[in-house]
Amino acid sequence: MDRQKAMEELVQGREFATQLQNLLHNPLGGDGLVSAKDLVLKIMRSFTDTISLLNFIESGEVSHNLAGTHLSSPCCHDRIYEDSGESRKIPPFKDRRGGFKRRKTSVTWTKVSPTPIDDGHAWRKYGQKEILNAKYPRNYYRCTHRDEQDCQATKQVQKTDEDPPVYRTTYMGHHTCKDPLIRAHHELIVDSNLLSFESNMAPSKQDHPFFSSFSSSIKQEHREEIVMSDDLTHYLSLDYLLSPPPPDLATLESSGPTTMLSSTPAGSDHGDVISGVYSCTTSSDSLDLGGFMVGSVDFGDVLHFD
DNA sequence: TCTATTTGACCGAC
DNA sequence: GTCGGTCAAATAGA
Repeated sequence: MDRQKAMEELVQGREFATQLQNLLHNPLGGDGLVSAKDLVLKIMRSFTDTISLLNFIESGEVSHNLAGTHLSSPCCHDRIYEDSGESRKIPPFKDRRGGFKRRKTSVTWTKVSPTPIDDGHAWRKYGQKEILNAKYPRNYYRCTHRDEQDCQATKQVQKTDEDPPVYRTTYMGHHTCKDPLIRAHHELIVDSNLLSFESNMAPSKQDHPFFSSFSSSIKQEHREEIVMSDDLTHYLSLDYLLSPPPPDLATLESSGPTTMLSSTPAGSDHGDVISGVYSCTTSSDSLDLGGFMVGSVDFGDVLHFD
């Protein structure tokens, strides 16, 4: 069932790619960049959702939430209320707090930096907690646009006990909101990606334009440690790809079964992302985008590019 | 007055 | 029973 959904996602993605190809061949035919951008977003989302699905299938954690929620909303499966399709119960009385379930699996990724990260998104603090065996409390933030745009992105920031102390920021879920400040930045990046697409219109399995478009602009200036939790989803996810980078050199690491990606440029505008994707192609461990294997999922079994 | 933060309570997961 | 994530009333600040 989920495998079929993954296939459907891919078919849909391919259709979008075809449309994009036509558009690029005949840029004056449609309404130009706006449509192209739209298509790029759809294609990327299709990849993200498929990877998500396949990873869930492979790990035996086929999520009914994921299957049920639509794939066009990548952050939905991150929702905490995960119990077997049962929606959150209506509080029996007004001040019933904490009605939630702790997440078991979710897309999370962590950044460590010497200073608090300004990722460009608008966050609203909703809690602070003393953590066992931790010197400093953990701060909880959610997207400011959660209520009006149902954006489920959250993050936790904790100062570590290390010397010198660093700030560990754990992101959960992806932004589905349209923050005006972020939007301008996103459009810039999408534009540059379009250019890359155009210059790589002869795809091959080894050098697929989708990924080469990212790796092409890598500058090796700094090195970061990147790890992720459950899957590659957030690296390929639209939000992550389009999120503005932190102003400082930061370290990404994961909290789950790790797949370490290394090497990163801070000089690049979207260095974190690029390095992650780029590293995939050189990692023989579990990420091999050349052969299209991500995490424990071998896309070679299910994907065929012409 | 409106918006954001603080903080104790609540409650599910372990 | 403990821990940690979230809620929401109270409070602070613009």
